[in-house]
Amino acid sequence: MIAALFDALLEQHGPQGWWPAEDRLEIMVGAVLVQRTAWRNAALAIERLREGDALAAERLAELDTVQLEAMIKPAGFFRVKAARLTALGRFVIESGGIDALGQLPTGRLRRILLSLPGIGPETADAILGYAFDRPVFVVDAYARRLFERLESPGQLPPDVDLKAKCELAMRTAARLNELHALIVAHGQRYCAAVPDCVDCSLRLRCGYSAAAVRRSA
DNA sequence: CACCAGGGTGGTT
DNA sequence: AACCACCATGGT
Repeated sequence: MIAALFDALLEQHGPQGWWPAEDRLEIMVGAVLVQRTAWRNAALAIERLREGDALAAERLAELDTVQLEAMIKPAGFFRVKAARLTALGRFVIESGGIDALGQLPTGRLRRILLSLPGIGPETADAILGYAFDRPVFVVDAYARRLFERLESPGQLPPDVDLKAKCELAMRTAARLNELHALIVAHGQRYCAAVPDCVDCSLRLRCGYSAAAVRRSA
């Protein structure tokens, strides 16, 4: 079921090439900046940080709050996000760098990330998957909406169950990362344009339908 | 003009 | 536990 959905989405949209970034810290920074924000705007903020030579843990930690806020302004929520980036920089330094964090087991690293200000389940899983190559599925609004439409409408499993189900079915970090990217790409192109879309299929020419996915599963 | 975008937090019921 | 307002810019 999940694997068939993945194949259909990949066939329809092609590889998405997530996460676009130079290094792992940039992925973590991007994961914070993109919260409830169009990627275009988050990317503008990242470009400014790059021009300001601020894409380093030490720089994020020491930069003046007002300057940091000014740099990331295009990403919106710039005051809260600036505080989150400062905390993130300090955290990476205190942890002994990103390589040291990469030595931690996934479950423990996840709990640590969740303890940071402004990093919730979705941001933590995005960092685990894209920055640390862990086999994790990112449950977001697009995923919930898609699976609610594919399954019987009205009974969407809790996030933890949906997450575990996808991770069991896809297995590798590469496939889980691609699945999430494909779901977002799909949602942005089709579902967002048609809020009352029932099965993401016939009317929208998405390339698959609930019935088609069940058939091939 | 309203609405939304690759969420999270703190307060209220 | 389920809601709610809030954070704020840039594109349709």
